[in-house]
Amino acid sequence: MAIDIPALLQKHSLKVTQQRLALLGYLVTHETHPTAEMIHAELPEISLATIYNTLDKLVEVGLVVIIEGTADGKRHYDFYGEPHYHIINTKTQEIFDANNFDVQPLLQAGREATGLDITDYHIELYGVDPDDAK
Amino acid sequence: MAIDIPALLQKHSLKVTQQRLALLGYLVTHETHPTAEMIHAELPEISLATIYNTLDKLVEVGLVVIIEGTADGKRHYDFYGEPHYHIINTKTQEIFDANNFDVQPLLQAGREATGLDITDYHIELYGVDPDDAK
DNA sequence: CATTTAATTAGAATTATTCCAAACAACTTG
DNA sequence: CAAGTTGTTTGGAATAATTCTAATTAAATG
Repeated sequence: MAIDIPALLQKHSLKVTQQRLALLGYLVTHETHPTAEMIHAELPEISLATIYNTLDKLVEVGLVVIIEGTADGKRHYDFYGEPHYHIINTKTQEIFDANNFDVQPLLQAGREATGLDITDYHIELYGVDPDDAK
Repeated sequence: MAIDIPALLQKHSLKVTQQRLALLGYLVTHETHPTAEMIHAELPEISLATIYNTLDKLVEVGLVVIIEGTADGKRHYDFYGEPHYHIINTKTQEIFDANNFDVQPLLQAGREATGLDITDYHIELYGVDPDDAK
């Protein structure tokens, strides 16, 4: 069953526009973790300003997450259908998604350390292929 | 026992310069998580170019970590004397350090998910004061 | 279908960060 | 410890990712 993009937008009180359908649809169907510029290259009919505006909105409602800390210094974006974290190959710059970890203990630790209600988290792991000649 | 800054630099094969002593000394002794600009305001005798150069070097050798994902969109820097993670109050933008969490299971999960040797990690939790009127 | 409200757009503006090439300072070696 | 080598510092210019602006257009509502 494919993801219902219009429903996703409506669920978050976002108007269903051609641009949002195209952009969110693109993120949903691609495993890449593109920058705004990369999305614009794939969807040139959407202006770059709208790419940024739309990404901001999608991040705001939690449908998309920003990945920072990549070697290129740019923001990368990722559809956030299910909670997950990121693993970056620092040699190839590939970004992988993973969800094989229960974050609850971490969130609990954060709460205990600060007394804050933890509302969100970003986890990036950095690694290299062990087979790469050193 | 105070931290021996020259030894820290030497341990990582970095020349011990006045600028590095001042900058690393500043980070070691302050709980703030400043941007390059903020450091420059505190240490105006060091040029901004050198602030950036030095921070880059310190990050490279692992003495300092970059905190990304703050609301101001700028990079914040933190002395990385002991492994820790960050918790950001999204209302006040305060950044807290915490180390009350064993990251080994997470690193192991990352390895299992990708086959990569995990060499580093960044964890940021985001939260709000539960007492804040909603 | 008329109205309201919000989204889109091109292009200008901003600004954090990087780059540059010259001057200088730290370490090394004899 | 003098001279040399190497790496560091610097002011300022350059870059480029992102944000802003004000005018146009499209989506939702009833």
